[in-house]
Amino acid sequence: MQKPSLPKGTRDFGPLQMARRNYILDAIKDTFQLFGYQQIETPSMENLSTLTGKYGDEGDQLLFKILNSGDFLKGLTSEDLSKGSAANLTKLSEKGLRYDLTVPFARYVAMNRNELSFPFKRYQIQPVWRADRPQKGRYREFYQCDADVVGTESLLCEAEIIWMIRQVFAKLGLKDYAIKVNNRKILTGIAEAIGEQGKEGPLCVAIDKLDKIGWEKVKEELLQRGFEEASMQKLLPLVNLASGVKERLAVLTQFLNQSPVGLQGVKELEEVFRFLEQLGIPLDHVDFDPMLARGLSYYTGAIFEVKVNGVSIGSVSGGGRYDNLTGVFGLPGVPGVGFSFGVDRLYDVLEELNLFPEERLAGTQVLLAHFDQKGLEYGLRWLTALRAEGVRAELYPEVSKLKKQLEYASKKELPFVGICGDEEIASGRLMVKNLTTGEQESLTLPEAIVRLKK
RNA sequence: GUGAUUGUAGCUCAGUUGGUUAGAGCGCUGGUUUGUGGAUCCAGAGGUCGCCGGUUCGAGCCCGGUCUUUCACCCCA
Repeated sequence: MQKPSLPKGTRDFGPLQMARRNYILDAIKDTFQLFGYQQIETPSMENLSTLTGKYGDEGDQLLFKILNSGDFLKGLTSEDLSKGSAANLTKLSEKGLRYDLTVPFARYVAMNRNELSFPFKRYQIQPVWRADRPQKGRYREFYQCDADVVGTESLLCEAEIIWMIRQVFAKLGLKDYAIKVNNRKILTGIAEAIGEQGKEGPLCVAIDKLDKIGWEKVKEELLQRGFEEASMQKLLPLVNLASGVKERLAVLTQFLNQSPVGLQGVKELEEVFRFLEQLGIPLDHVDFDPMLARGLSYYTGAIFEVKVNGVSIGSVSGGGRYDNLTGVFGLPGVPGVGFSFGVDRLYDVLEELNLFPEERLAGTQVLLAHFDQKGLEYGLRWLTALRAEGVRAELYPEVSKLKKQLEYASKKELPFVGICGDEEIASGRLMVKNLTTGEQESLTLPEAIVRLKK
């Protein structure tokens, strides 16, 4: 016998977990559909050439590669082998598991350019895989729920993303959260304004830790990364930033007055907020953070990140605008903006905050119990009749003690048991027992249907 | 990838400086009850102490390796 086990960083989902996951997924799906997004799916595996080089060196390391079928060592000489696995990767593996949903989507758009009508709004809910080291809120297999709209530069899309996030969080009962918003152009502008052009990457990595380690430590880190003392002094107005979206935009307009790019970023953000105002969407929960940076490699406009306050989980949603999604696949000039919910993290958050609804699993409504073969056969007739009326019913499938059948129903938290004994057979009725109250009464079929239908 | 950490029954965990036959609670199975679950009581089943190797007269305990768990960093959902 072998001991059963699961690969590192993967999980099973039991009935309760699935019910809860579906509760989250339904909230997300309903919202995506309400906003006109259409669902697509792509294969779990992609050609490795589609995936590599899209996520940086670190990302390539985290790709799960699939060994070629058949004799995967065929054609390799011992000389090849001595060069190590990296040198032979292209010969050993030509497929990999998808790392996110954005790159497969880009591939899909490029391949279906002639069939799609732009702007194209799609959503996609599928697992992705990363050969990361698992820890809290981090798994090697997890679901992403992406919504993207490609083929338009309209900032209405950005406004709608904020709207959708608000909608989903409201559905899930989450009240204390922050939608952090920024614009990549503002980051570029800030680097310009302090005289460190092109260094927004390291700048943000360091500044991002401001809350955690404080300004002094951040300065140390910036120094290590080759920033000038004078540049850092210029950052001060941004370190102790006023609160409030409008106030911050004013500060940035001033701060970036020499940087056309930066000002453009501010202007774009202002337009997003103007759209929201016109839509009647309040700006609470929305937080303009000029130092927010994400996936710098491909975002070019708006950047989003959502955090739930008071929980030990990282961001539960994020996204941004990119100018050129499909360029690497030979289709230039397709801009887009998208974002993603992390279901697994939302699950952990809702669990930590105890926000899952108490309601029972949508399981069986009534178990038909019996004492002997005769009762079981009488139960078959009831099973047909009840199911025909849409009552979720099951019949205990073998003859056994009533105690055992009641325990089974009790353990599954079924609300009712219908007892099929000699008395019921004689009267043509069903003894319906309420497992919560313990009360029971003998009912006819129409009476039972009224009682059990839910 | 770097540095820690964890692993004993289905689950949660005890297990003394290395010393006979590895324990508890919960759960499970059966009984107490041949038409009534959750409670009580009784009985029972269930373990290659993650795995491989080493030290020792003797290893759950010590050493090495490996896998796994959790955490921090990096990065990220």
